[in-house]
Amino acid sequence: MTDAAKPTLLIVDGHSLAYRAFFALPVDNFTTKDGQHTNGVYGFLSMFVNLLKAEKPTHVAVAFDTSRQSFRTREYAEYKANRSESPAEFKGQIPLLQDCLAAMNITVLQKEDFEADDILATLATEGSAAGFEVLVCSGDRDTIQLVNDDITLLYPSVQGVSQLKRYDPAAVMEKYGVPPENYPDIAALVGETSDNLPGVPKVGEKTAVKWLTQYGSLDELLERSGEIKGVVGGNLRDHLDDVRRNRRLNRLLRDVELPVTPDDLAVKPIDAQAVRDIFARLEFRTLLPRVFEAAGAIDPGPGPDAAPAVAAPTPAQPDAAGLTAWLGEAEGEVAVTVAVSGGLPERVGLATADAAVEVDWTDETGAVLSGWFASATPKVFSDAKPQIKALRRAGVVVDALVFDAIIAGWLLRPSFPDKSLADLVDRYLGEKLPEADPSQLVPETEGATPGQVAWFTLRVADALREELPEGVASVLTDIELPTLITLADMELAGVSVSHEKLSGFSTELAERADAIAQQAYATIEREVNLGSPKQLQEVLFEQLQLPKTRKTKTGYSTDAAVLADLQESHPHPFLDQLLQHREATKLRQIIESLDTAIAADGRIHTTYVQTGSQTGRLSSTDPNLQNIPIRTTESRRIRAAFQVGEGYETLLTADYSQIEMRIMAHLSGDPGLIEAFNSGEDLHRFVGARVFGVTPEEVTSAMRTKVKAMSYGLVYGLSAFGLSKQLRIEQSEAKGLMLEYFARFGAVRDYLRSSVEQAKIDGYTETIFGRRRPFPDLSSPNRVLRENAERAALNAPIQGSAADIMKIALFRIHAEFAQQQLRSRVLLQIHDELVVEVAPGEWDAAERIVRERMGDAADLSVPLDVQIGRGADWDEAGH
DNA sequence: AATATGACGTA
DNA sequence: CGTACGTCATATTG
Repeated sequence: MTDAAKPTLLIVDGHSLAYRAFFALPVDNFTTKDGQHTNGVYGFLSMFVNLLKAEKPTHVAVAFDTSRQSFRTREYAEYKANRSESPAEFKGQIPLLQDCLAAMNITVLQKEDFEADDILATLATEGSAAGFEVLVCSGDRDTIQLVNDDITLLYPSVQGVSQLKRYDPAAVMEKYGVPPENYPDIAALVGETSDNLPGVPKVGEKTAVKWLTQYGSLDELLERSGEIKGVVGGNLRDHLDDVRRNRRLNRLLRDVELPVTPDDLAVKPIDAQAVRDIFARLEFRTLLPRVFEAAGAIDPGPGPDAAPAVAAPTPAQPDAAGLTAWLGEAEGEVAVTVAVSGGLPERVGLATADAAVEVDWTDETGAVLSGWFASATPKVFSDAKPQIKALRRAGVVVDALVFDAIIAGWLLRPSFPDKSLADLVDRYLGEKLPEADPSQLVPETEGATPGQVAWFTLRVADALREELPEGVASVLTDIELPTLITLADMELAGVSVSHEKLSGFSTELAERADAIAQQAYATIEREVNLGSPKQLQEVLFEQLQLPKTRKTKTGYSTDAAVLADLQESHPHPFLDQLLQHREATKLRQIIESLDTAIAADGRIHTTYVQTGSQTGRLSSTDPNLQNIPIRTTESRRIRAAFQVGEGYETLLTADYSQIEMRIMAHLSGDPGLIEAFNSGEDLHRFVGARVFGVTPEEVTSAMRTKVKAMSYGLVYGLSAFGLSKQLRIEQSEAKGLMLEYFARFGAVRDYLRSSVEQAKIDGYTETIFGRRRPFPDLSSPNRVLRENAERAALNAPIQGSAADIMKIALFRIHAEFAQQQLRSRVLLQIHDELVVEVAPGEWDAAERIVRERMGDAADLSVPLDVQIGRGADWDEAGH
């Protein structure tokens, strides 16, 4: 835990890190068109930007060596003399890097006769004395001696500059067996080849640590070196002077005279234009936004073209009484921005059309706001969910959420969702959010203060409302916003997952994957990376001479379907081994990622991305809990790890059966399909009987499989080609099947055709509830684009309506649980399935609510069938 | 280091 | 030549 109140001083050894970056990145790929190499600069800045973002230092400096000459070379001419001349490609990069840092307004330090590490040591010592939390970032091991309770070393790992290992005193102790201040003693004994400092022959870290522990100090050890027996004892006595010299040279100077003190290193705003200029010269493109982001600045764009920033009102900062008064007088909608820190509200900004205020979240203001949030005053947010979660953690209930700008933006343009308020301000107001307060490296909000952000939110909301068609507006109000509140609670609740069940299985799978890999290597008589499609292509199509398969962008496919095909036409043991290996490693990966996602409360808290799809579905990330395996016996063991949590009685799963087919029956009005669903007969048996002209009892399983594939395929715009492929039947048979199907269920075909036609006219599709999705490509002259758009347009109203229905059921269940004061709660949504954690004694009530609210979420011309399962874990409760 | 790709898990 | 997603490992690119 870092002490938030302490300023953080970050000091970096520019030379050593740029040098590492230089070797980590291929120089060929980092060359400007006039031949300047930039890999060291790029690598350094990339790492540096990540560092700023992750550590949020308040004070920063980068130190460089001046030359190879220093007081150390004067004392010992051979110091670092073995180092080969640094490559010419690298040398020129240091001044460029320094130019970049200057543009970023980062203090660059170097001093004749001293090494960068001495500057680091001096600043670290001064900073620590001045009450800073100090972070030293260097690739030189000598800096380990600086580590103490206030000074942490960030040391690049072997992999490269991306991974920095944190050394605090405990980490040093663990790695080297001595406290940081004694590390130079070890180094002196062992020697440092890279510095051309020979140590005692035959003495490595182990021996050095042993001696030091035994004798207590280096001086004592050297004093009593006579006591040490054997060859190493002799070696030590022969090299006493070397050791003393090493120790003198590896001691970093902590009192170098510098033109600055740590206080002078406070982070300053970057010079945006200068950064843009030099990055343009170095041809860095992707780095630019990262630098701006890390610096807490919004890229204002290329000067003259940039829209003028509209001055936001300076928010007043009332006390609790003033806040109460302000809220009492506020009329109409109020925009709200909650700055969140550590998951809790930190500062709240509020805005009406002509005024803004902001307050820190304290006991007093929190009490006032708590009452206000629960009031009926209409509230407007931008990206409300994380803010509402923070408020919930603080025990606050939010009522009357009437608008979320991010969600509204997504409803208008689901294919290019604007990710931030800044995007929306840009698009719908043609303005830029004001630049961030430069004293904050990464501000909580969009670069403006919470009150200003709220003010922009309100204006953007007005602009968005202008654009929203009535039907889409009601999707926002009646579906998305109640869903948002529900999702916040689901994410906070999380789902209990057993680490014990997962970890044993993971080991088992790792061993199995290993064994299969060994067999596979034996089969092909060499070792390849089975996870590399590229290497597999070599094995399959060159070594084994198997026939070439489906083309991909970079070669030929090796996916599971292709391998299964190959196995049939050209059986080979390797194919099966590969498939088995894939299965085992895939499962293991999933288990690993789940395991690491288990929070301290023993539960996994996914994040639902409400704007994550183009159809209206949710998506789930960090981790994705909507793609937990289910198909194989093996994978069901993963589901079994999802279990009922403590204090609860059982899990309930509820899923819609064939909801998309039912929606298609409703939308098409096809009498046959409607009858199928109303008959109570198994859908595919009923349809099979019609298609094949037999009685339902006469439908064989082969027939059922075929019509089932056909029915599901319809929803996706399946072709005869695709159907034949999937069912492994002749294309002519597939075509016949489709003809027969449509002959019996003609309205389905008519509906699908006309819905795409209508979409071509309107330019968008619409769900039952009025959610729209634009399809500009429907009129594209490019056939591939157009036909892709046609299939997506065919699917969108169906998948989208199903998503709408599930959302409606979801928030109604959530509301009714609360209204009935049940403790039971919905945990997960997997598109057509819900997972509910049922509290003791509440099964009957919960089951009834889930069944009823899912069943009556929409009034279709066919019933919505809901399957309910019950069990102690997800596998048991599933069906 | 970031991005693209192939593969594969779900509905 | 079947829709909608997210994640992983590997390969490629800047």
